Amino acid sequence: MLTTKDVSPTLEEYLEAIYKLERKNGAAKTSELAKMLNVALGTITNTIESMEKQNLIKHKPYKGVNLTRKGRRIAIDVIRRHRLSERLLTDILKIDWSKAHNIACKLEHAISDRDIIRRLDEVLGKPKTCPHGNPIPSEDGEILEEELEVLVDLNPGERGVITRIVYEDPELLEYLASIGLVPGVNIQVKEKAPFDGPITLKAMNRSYALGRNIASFILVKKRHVRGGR
Amino acid sequence: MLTTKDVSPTLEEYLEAIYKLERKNGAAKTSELAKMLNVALGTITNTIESMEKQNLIKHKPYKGVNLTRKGRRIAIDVIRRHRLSERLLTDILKIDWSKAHNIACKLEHAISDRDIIRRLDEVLGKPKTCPHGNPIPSEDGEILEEELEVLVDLNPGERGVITRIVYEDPELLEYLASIGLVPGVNIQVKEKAPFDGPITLKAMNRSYALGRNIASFILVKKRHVRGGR
DNA sequence: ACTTTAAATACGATTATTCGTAGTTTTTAA
DNA sequence: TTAAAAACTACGAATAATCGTATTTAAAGT
Ligand SMILES: [Mn+2]
Ligand SMILES: [Mn+2]
Ligand SMILES: [Mn+2]
Ligand SMILES: [Mn+2]
Repeated sequence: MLTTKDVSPTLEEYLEAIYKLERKNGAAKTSELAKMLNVALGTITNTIESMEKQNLIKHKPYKGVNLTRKGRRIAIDVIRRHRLSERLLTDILKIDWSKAHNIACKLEHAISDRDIIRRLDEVLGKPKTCPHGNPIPSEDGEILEEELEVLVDLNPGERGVITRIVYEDPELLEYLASIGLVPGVNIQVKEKAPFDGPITLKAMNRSYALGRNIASFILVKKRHVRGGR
Repeated sequence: MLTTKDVSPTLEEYLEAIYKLERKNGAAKTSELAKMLNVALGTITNTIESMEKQNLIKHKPYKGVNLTRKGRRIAIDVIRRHRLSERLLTDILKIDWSKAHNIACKLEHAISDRDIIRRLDEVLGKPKTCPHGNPIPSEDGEILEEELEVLVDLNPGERGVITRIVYEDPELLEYLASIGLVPGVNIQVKEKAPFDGPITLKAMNRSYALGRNIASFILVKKRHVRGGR
C-alpha cells in the first residue's frame, strides 16, 4: 500500500485547505491559505516549502500551489474523515450543524484508523454527503462533485433545490438554519437588485432577501421547468 | 469558571499518566513516567519543569511529582473524556474493546468541548464505567473509586466478581476477552502456586490458570460467602 | 563508612510550527 | 512606461516537544 501515512494534523489541515482552493480557483495562493488557515504569511511560505520537499504539492511562485497525486490522495482522505465526523456529530450526537464543522476539524485528525472510519461509515448508513450537503469521498478516494450552480448566478425566474453550503461558518449556518434555507429546500429566484444588491427568492411560500455574499456560498441544483429550454 | 483550559494534548497525556501513578504509588517518579509515556528521561525532566511553572504539578526531586488541585482537575477531565470516548467506540461503533483504549487516547484530546461531552454522556446513557470497568468521573470532577481487591491478592477459596481491568493493553484485553474473563464474571480462587507461580481460579464452570502479572491488573469485588466473616 | 547501582538532572542538539519585519517581485492602474 | 499596490519571500527569532550522552545525587548493600 501507498500514501495516506503520517502527515501531521497541521499538514492535513493545509492539504484540506489547498484542495478546496484548488477546486475553486485552480490553484491555492499563499495569501488565500494564510487567510483560510489563520496563520501569518511567512508561516505559509515555510510550510509550503517543506510540503514540496515531501512531494505533497507543487509550488509555482506567484501562481500558487497545486496538489501532487500523493497530496490529493491524503487531502481527500482527510475530507472523508471530516465529513463522516460531521455526520457522527449531527446524526448520532445531535450536535447542531453549525457547530459540527469546527469540532469535526479536530476529530478528523484523531480517527485516522482505517477500521474506525469503516465502522463509522457503516453505522451512519454510508451517507453520501455531510450535513451541509458536501459529498463524502469513498474509501478509495472517489469524490463525486455534482454539476451545480451558485445561487448568486441564478437569474430571476429560475428554480432550484438548495444542495450544498460550501462555506461552513458557524454564524452563516446558524442563520440559514434559523430561516429554514437548508439542503433539500426548493427555491425560485424572484429578483436581483442592482449594484450588488440582495437577491430575493421564494421558498416554502415565503420570501427571502439574501446578500450576494451569502448567496455565493450556496450551491443549488437547477430545476428546469416543464417546457423550459 | 476556572481551570480545564488550554493544555496541549501532550500535557494532557502527562497529567493522565501522573494521575494514575499517583493513585497507585502516591507519587509519579520520572522514570515511571518515561516508561508509561514512551519518551526519554530527559524529555520528562524538561516537561515536568514546564508543568511545574504552570502550576499543574509539584515536583520533589528524587521523590516524584504530585498533581496540584488545578492539575488534578484537568487530569480527571481528560479521564472522563477518555472513558466516554471508549464507550462511544465500543457501544456505538462496535469497535473491539482491545482497540478502544488506544484510539480513545487520541479522541480524548479532540472532544474538549463541554457540549459534546455532555451530549456524548447522554446518548450513551450516562455510563458509570468504561468498557474495561474503570469509573467515569462526573462532569464536575467527582470520581468514585470503589474499594476493590487486586485479584493476585485473593487467597484460595475466596470469591469475587471481576470488576476492573486497570492495565488496558490491547494484547492483554484481547486475551482476557478470548477466555471470557471480563467485568461481571464471578470467580473463585482455587490455588496459588508457590514461587510466584500461577493463580488457578474457577469461573463459569471452567478452570483458569493466570500468571501473577496478569492477575495484578485485574480488580475484583470480593464476595462474602453466606456465614463468612 | 564505602562502594555499587539506580534514578534523576544537565546539557547540547534537532524538528515542527509559529511569529513579525524587512525586502523583492509581480501586477495593476495611471 | 512608470509609479503604487498587492503578493510573496527572506530572515531572525521563539516555543514546544523530543532525543542522547554525560554527570550528579540518592539509595541500597556490604
Ligand atoms: Mn480540517
Ligand atoms: Mn460539512
Ligand atoms: Mn490518553
Ligand atoms: Mn477503559
